[in-house]
Amino acid sequence: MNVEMAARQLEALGQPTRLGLYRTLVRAGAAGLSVGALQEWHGIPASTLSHHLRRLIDTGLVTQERQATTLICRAHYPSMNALVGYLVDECCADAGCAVPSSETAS
Amino acid sequence: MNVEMAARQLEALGQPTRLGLYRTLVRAGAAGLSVGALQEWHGIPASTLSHHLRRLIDTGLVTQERQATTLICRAHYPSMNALVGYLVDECCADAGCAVPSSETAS
DNA sequence: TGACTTCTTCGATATTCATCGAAATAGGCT
DNA sequence: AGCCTATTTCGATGAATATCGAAGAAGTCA
Repeated sequence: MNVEMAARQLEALGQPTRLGLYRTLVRAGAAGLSVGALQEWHGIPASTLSHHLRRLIDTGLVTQERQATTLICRAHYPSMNALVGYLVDECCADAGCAVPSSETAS
Repeated sequence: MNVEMAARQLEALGQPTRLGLYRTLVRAGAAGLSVGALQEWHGIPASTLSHHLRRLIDTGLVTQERQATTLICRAHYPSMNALVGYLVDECCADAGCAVPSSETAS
């Protein structure tokens, strides 16, 4: 995980619609959700949805699997874990960021 | 922390220049860095830097403190912790995402 | 094959973003 | 006051983004 990749994933999640989609997929769990189900759930046009899903898939945050004519989408947890790990790592790298919630009493 | 705020912070970090700036500030630790130091370190025009810093400050990820004529910037760890907490929370909310630290052993 | 379902790609448009130099502001020193 | 340093705001421009309907693939089933 480098800065470029992390930025791409953060940007992908940094959009209310996409973050909402990802949230829905996470809550759907291992079963995942079809594109159509996501569309119905969020009430957005299919083309817009497809555009956003593409972004999430390109960054590895979401995976797709075909089941007959429907495409099942699933949140890809390892990617999210790597991203969170990167953020935490950066946050606690050199700084003594034990975060005792008492240091930054501004 | 709601979806809107999380998306705003993620979007702020989802830009290579800004993520790099934040990274630098995190590594600077509690001492922080002046805007001028950041400018010299990253080699970007002052106006561009100011624009990006504004974004980070507006989302609460970075704080500024005046010291004479210079402005000291510091990473605001609680904000990052809240953001990471939100992501982890969403990830582990309903899904059985226990993530026993054996899946992505970085 | 032909029809049907599901999803993506194709334009097209309005909005936002990143970038920069020049000018303006904030604060302090002599 | 006058000057100097440090930083922001202004104005402008090119690029990227979000959005949508219509048309095009991909796949399945009768």
